[in-house]
Amino acid sequence: MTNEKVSGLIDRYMKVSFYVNKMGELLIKDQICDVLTNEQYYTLRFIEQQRLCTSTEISDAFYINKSAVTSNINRLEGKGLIEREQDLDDRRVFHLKLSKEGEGLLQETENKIHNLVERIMTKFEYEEIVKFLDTYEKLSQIFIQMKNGEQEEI
Amino acid sequence: MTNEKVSGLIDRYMKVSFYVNKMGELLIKDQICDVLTNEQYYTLRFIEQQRLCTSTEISDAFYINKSAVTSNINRLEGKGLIEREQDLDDRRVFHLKLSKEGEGLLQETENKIHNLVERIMTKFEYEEIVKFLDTYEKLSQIFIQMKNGEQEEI
DNA sequence: AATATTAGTTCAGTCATTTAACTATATGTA
DNA sequence: TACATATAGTTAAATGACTGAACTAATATT
Repeated sequence: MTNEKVSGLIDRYMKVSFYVNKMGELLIKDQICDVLTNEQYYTLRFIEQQRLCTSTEISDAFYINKSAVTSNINRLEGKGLIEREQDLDDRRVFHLKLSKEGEGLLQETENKIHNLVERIMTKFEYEEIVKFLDTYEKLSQIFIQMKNGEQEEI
Repeated sequence: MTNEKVSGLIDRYMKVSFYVNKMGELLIKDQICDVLTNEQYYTLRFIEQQRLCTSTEISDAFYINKSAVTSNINRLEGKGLIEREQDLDDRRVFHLKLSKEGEGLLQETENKIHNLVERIMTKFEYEEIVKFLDTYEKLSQIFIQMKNGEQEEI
């Protein structure tokens, strides 16, 4: 592939991924209630999806330091959306779970997001979505491999 | 489409877009020199691509407040990477341009990113990349329309 | 000339993050 | 068993990126 061709694709990709991310974040922000930031919504979502969730799991999944997790979950706990529960067998460990209010808020938010995405999906053929996701997932795998590869070089 | 089918696609999309963004940012971070953050790199890139760039243009393009632009460009100016030049006809306006060092640093960074992306692209057929970008751009257009549509409702 | 608009800045506050140092607990080994 | 090491999580200080409101200075409008 010529250099110009590559540069062109890079420009296209960077521009489009910027807009998709930015607009995606803005659209999500419009759906979620003012007490949550997008990050906080993702965190609630993750905690709910795990059966028993710990800070370390969030740290690993989100690729952020454990100290960042502490401050994030402090904010959520401060709002009464999650609860810490000390593990009885290993007292270093705290299990995180949504409070009643947290569950209610998450469910409400999930419904709104679901509606939003459904509206978006009607604009595409099912086949096109699946093809797109296939390539997107392949890209994701390559990114992860490259990142791990780099790590090993060090 | 059934509800479960939609939910499945949402989960797939959210998971994959999270990883692609996160890993993409980390890979870029590894390429750029320590004096720049990713945001700062994007800003330099944008200023370079415009012929004459103003704070307002950055604010519009990046969908951030002008006060955010001021502090961002203050940081870049503080590092000697960009310069402000007052417009002689309209003295409210300041044109932004890269300094010599800024240009050098950007060029160096662009080369590294170019190499990185080229390595990634070899893993795909050209056709697959183009198809992917087509759908991605379509998605981007839809997001922008929805966002604008919302704005008009208010 | 008076009023409104525009470009950009300042300030106070918030969120998300990093790094380094720390506490408390658990595990492994000699 | 006791000492060393590893692990889970917290604290504290710092930075970057952002918002919103109030502001200055310059330009446009009426």
